[in-house]
Amino acid sequence: MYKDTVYSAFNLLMHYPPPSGAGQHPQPQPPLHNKASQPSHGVPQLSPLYDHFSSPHPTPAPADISQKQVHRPLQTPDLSGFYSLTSGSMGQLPHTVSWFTHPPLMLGSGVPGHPAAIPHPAIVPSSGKQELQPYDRSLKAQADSKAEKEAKKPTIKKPLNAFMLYMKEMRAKVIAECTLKESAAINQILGRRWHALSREEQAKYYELARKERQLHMQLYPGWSARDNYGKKKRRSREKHQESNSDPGSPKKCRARFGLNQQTDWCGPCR
DNA sequence: AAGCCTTTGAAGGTC
DNA sequence: GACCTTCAAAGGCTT
Repeated sequence: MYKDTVYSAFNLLMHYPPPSGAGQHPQPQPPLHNKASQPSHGVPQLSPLYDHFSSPHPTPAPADISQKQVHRPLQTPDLSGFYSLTSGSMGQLPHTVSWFTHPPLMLGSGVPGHPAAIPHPAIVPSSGKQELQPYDRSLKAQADSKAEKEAKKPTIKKPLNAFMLYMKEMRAKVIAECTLKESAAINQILGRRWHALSREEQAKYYELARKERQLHMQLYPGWSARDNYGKKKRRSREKHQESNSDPGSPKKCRARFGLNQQTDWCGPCR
């Protein structure tokens, strides 16, 4: 799927090279060791390798990069191939590689609704049912249209982290080797393989992820991961909230009850 | 049809 | 600073 859309971030970065150190956006700091994200299967987690990646020679960038975005919207009309691979091999790090294609920037949010458009709550027929007058219907249609536009707004996704980039590349291989299709099982295998990688091998993906984040920051300066919070409705969360014991995330749940969901692996899938 | 499962890492929030 | 939560991908499975 991801092979159909090959988006060259090389070209993109040629147009929008990363800013020099004192740019608008600070360089991402090496992430703290997060106990919460320790693997449940007891494999010691390698510390992130950003220390090795602090480039002493950052590529200079135009100061007006955000304005360039405004005047030169990205040329990626199709969002279906949001992420793409530039080549099948990760053996050699390309100078710049983009794993995600960038949806058109959302500029100008349209005409905002006027507060006066909200009918006074007191003006309600005694029946409790509000009969819409022609004027009200027009307002309702306007509101619907606005909501529709909101829904159609392309979501700016989070940039992929190192492991996600690794998964994207290796998934097909694991599927072929193990004749599995279920993503949950495949991801377990990929998680094991990820930990089996050497630091150097992982470093390639950490570096790619770092570039992805950098590019993402340049393309969407005001974007926050928080923007996408709540867009996925979760049943489990509601379940957990209903429960008094509040076991929390599935990870915590398993840890708490000592569950081991590792299945029996075939040889190549270890 | 929508959400879950499963993984790691990043980021935002709370205390 | 420690800890928690959410979301990135993916596709079969469940509700």
